[in-house]
Amino acid sequence: MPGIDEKDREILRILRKEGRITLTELGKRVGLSPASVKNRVEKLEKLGAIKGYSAIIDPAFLDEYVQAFFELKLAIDDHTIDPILRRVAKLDEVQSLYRRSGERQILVRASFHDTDEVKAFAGRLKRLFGKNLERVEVTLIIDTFKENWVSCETGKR
Amino acid sequence: MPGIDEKDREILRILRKEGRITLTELGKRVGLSPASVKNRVEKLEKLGAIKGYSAIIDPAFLDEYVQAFFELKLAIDDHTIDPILRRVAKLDEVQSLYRRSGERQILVRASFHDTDEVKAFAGRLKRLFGKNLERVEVTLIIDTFKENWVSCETGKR
DNA sequence: GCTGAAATTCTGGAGTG
DNA sequence: CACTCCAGAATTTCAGC
Repeated sequence: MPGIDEKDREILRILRKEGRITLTELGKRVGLSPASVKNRVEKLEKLGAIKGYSAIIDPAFLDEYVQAFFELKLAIDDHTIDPILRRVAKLDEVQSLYRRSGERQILVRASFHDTDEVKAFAGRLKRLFGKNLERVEVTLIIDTFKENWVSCETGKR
Repeated sequence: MPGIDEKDREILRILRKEGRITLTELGKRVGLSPASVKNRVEKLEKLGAIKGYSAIIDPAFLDEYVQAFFELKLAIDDHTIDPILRRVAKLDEVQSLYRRSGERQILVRASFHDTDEVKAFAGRLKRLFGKNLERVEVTLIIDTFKENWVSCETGKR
């Protein structure tokens, strides 16, 4: 990675686990003044190294009692479906969306209030992908032990 | 959820997408003074509604060019393996770890510098779970479109 | 990348309904 | 009891070096 030094990487590694750390404390950790850290963080945001910041929330407190993975097997395996994927990514229920190797190329993680919503969402996926969608496998999340480098302690939700 | 009102849920929904928002701005959005928001956020952290805060980082900037899902089929399906799962969750390479329904009960997402590390990690998993581990399926992440409610724009990394 | 000063935010206590 | 207000502390921010 050009233009990125070890201090930038330190900053990224810290922010990944402590997204709300102050610039002052971050400066102390990496050995820079608050102003310099700010410049670096702004650079990293501009470069796209930092996509955003997120709190790790227990979905139960938002009455989202059902979380599920949707594994999609698509007929097409190229970038022609990217526009559809971006549309799916924008949906409010969708927490994460990945393209990966293997048969079930698309993995979606989403949160719902109840199982009816899961069914409705699966239907929405079928409509959005149309005949490109060969198969959908749904699995329900039972425990979350770690999410985005943040430990979820007991794993109970 | 007892003791949680609509304003708390608003706060959680906003923090999920904007983890680094100031308490002042958060207060404006939900119609409360900064001090009140602070009290509520502290309450939500204490209750475990907020597990932590995380920046969404493009792994390439940390020279983590290989990201993978590990889907584990375990011989045992109860909570006796929870201690092992917690040990796996603590590993530095592990970004997320879930227990879910279906045959491949455990899903791990992890980041690596190269494919050798992937192989080494798979070996480590086998050692940790021992004879409880029936099968490991590894898939490589090609694109990340959304991560923890944060859009990753182009999906390119 | 640092310094220093100004603007903003944070924070804890006292006061209000 | 949760909220607001307010003042002091800390942080952020921006200028100039």
